[in-house]
Amino acid sequence: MREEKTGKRSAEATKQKVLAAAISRFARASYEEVRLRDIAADVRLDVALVHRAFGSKDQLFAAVIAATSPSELVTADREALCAAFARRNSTPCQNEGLQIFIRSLTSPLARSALRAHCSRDFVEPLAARLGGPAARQRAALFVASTIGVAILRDILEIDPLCEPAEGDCQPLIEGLLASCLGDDRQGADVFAPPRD
Amino acid sequence: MREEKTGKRSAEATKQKVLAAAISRFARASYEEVRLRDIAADVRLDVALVHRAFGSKDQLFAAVIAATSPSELVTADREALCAAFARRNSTPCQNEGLQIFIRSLTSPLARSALRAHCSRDFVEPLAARLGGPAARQRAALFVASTIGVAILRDILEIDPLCEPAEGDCQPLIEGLLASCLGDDRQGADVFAPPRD
DNA sequence: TTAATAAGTCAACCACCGTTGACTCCGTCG
DNA sequence: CGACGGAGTCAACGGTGGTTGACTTATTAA
Repeated sequence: MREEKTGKRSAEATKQKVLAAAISRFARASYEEVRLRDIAADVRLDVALVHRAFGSKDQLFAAVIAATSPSELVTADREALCAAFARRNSTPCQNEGLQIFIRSLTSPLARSALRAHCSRDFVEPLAARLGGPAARQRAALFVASTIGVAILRDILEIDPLCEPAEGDCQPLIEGLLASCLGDDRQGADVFAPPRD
Repeated sequence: MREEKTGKRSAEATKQKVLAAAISRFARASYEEVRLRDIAADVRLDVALVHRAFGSKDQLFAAVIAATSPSELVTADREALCAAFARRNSTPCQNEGLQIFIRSLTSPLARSALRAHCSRDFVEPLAARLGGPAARQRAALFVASTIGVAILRDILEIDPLCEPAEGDCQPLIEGLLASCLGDDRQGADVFAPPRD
């Protein structure tokens, strides 16, 4: 076994560089927009090398998805969760995963990977943490709201969610997300199980 | 002037047929997925004719956007608004516009048209109807939630929002949307102005 | 009836981009 | 030192799909 040796001409190192470049690209453009040639150029390599490292564009994208799984979702507590999602451009890795997610939503090639990703890595773990009745529904609504807000704010850049001037909308967003989770501390316990 | 005469070989009639076919296609697939050749085949015409009728794919898409403007948004009352958005596959025209919207979110060619559409036809009219403080923010959040739910349910088809079995999630969705609008009848008046 | 205009058709062009295969060069092993 | 294997390079292939132009056909005006 002669692995991690050379330093130069290491397949593994190249693969990592390509992956990093791919993550950056996919976070800023859609699946179709991202060209393998651009990714290769980012790391001063040839397209064919990208291909040999990951097999195909699909498989590279799958690797990107796998590498940007939102670990915060299953570890952070509820307030941190809301705050992280609501804050714009916060927690780069987390947001990068979200950006990749929404930017490739409509790509047929990426859709199946995203469906599995969304369900397995977003909704289900969150539902498990939430517990209570309709946990999966509430988790799904949380994710849905998160994605919706991110789309209007980061993709379409709709004014009311971008301008910090006209009243800070952070509290509104946090309240919205909290209402999905059933957090009564926000006074928006719409979905929380009725407690006596 | 010899307009609207022939019945056969009418440019206007052809344009309408093409537009209808395009709307149907764009509602079911993304901008890139939709091929002009398919649209032409739907109405038994040649691709070149589609091109001559609308100039380019971009312009055809713009016409589609313009033709599917959600008139309900500015006419219906609040409950109808929530119900319409929450109901799956309801109000075909309305939902068709929403489908077109989300299916082409990530297309660079469609993005500017969609940004204007979202702001001018969705958020601003709704904000005008809502009134009160942070009306535009609340309107934007309503639209964001709507889009998020539609994406998870209609595009990704995430289980918890699709299965009718595991507890009907209609009330949850309606509650979520109502909370954006600041409807205190839902007991979720998070965003409503504090009243004394 | 015939000429002219516009609708409709056919076929090709062109750019783009993922993909592939042959080739070169570096580093290690025998 | 020489040979082998894998990293890196180059150029081309092939399909797709928007776009274009020349041609054909039908409708209407003269």
